[in-house]
Amino acid sequence: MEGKRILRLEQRRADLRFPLPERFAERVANARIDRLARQAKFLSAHLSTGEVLIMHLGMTGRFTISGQRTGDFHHETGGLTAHDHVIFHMEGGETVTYNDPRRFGFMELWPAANFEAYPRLMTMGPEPLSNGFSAAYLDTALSGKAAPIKAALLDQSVIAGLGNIYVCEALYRSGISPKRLSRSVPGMRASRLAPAINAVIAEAIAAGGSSISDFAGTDGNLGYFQHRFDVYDREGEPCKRCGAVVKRIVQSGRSTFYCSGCQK
DNA sequence: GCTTGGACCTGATTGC
DNA sequence: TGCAATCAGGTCCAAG
Repeated sequence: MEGKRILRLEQRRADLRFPLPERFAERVANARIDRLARQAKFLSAHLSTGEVLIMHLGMTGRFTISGQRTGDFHHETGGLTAHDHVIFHMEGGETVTYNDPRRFGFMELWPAANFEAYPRLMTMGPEPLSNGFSAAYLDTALSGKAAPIKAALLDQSVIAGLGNIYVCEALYRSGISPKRLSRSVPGMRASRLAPAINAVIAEAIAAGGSSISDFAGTDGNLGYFQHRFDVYDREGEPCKRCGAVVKRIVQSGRSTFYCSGCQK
């Protein structure tokens, strides 16, 4: 999409999680996408019109590219399905279709001149693979926090871009109990946790993501990282490290999988 | 100010 | 087989 114009936007419903932008199709028609970027779980398309199209996939959103060309990022599709909500008809003949059964995703238009003030990104913590993230950063961010470390790592203002799966996996790798209070993590534990977070994210990206039911890449292919989970969705199975049984608990309304034998 | 739990919505799975 | 209950990868907001 980068460098190309959106010839036409096809909007098939008024809202996703939030209402789609007013006069959405009109505002993006013929706009060139000057830059396509990602911050945390947010995608941003900087348009030649002076606006930024900000997009989030929620839990079940996906983009699929199809069209005239063939290659790694293209595949042929049949007709539109019930959950194809927004279709970008691009210069060059390709279409980029946003599909989202649960509609937890969203799209917003925001002035580029004021992009830094976009509220949903203003409070974001550092990216796991950025220079701003380190064990020393975790020491500062977690000290004094009363919430369980599992909840703190899901908090995007502490660290950006970690979801439920990768928090469970990173805590397992670093041998830290998800129930441990955040303020007891700084020090030795944080020095194990920071590299574990880096490794899980880097490996998941290399594996093409995690496909449990909905996720697929833009070529329609599934991710492979789900085959490498150590604890996530392995309730009742033996821990790969110590043999104890993997448990499932609910924290802040989300499933947590962990090994009670070797996560302390 | 921090933390938790409910809400948003649909589809797949599980249990009766 | 059919129905109801439960659960799911994220984020926001009200209430405690």
